Amino acid sequence: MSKMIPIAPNLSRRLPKRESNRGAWTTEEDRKLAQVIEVHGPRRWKMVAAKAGLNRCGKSCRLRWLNYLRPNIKRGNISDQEEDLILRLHKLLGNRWSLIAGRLPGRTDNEIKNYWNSHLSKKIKQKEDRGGGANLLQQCGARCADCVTMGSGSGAKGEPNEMTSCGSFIQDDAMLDSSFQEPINLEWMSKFLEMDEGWLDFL
DNA sequence: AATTTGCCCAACCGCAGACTC
DNA sequence: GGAGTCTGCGGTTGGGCAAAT
Repeated sequence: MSKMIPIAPNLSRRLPKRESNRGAWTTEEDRKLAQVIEVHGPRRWKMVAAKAGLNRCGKSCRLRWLNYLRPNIKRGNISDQEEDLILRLHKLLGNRWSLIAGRLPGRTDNEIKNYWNSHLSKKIKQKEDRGGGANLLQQCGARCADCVTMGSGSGAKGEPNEMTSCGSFIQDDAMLDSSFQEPINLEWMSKFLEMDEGWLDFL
C-alpha cells in the first residue's frame, strides 16, 4: 500500500489533552517559534517557548524545530542509497537514531526511526523468514554483543568510545559525535562502511 | 457510498546525562 | 558534592489517510 507524503502534516494530529497546547502545531505557532529562534537561537527552549508566547513546553518546541522547522530538512522519499546507509549504520550502531541521522544530511532521527520501524524492520523480518537475510542484523550481533545490547531498546546510551569490536574501528569522536555537523558525502560514507564490513569479516 | 483495515508519521512520554547554582 | 533544571534521546501512541471490502 503506497502512502502519500502529507501536504500539510501539521493540520490536526493529536488533540489537546491538558491546559498547555498539545497536539498538532498550527502554522501560526510554527511562525512564532521560527521568529524567536531566529533571534535567540535554537537553545534555552523553555525561554524560547515563553518568548514565542506559545502555550507549549520547551521540549515540544525543540522537537518541532528539530523535526520540522530546522533549515535544510529533507522531506519525502528515502533514496535507495540512504536506505542502504541506514541499514549499514544500524548494523554498526544499533538503535542510535541520532547518530545515524547525523550521517544522513537533512534527515532527522525521528524520521529515520519511523522509517526503520515501518519499512526496514519488516524487510529484515521478511528476509529472515525466507532464511536468506538473517545476516543483516545477526552478522554483527554474532560478533559483537555490544551492538545487540545497544540496539535492544534498553534506552541505555553508551558512549561511542565504549563500543568494542565494531565501534573500535570508528572510535574517533569526530566520526561518531552527533555534534559533527559537516554533511557527509553519502558515497563516501557507503565506501567507508564497506571498509568497515570488511574489517568485521576479518574478525 | 459507507465502513473497516492497515499503516504512516508527528508528537508525546520517561529516562538519563549535562549543566548550573 | 548535592539539588534542581535543562537538554537530548529512544520508545511508544494514536489521529488521519488511502486502500480494501
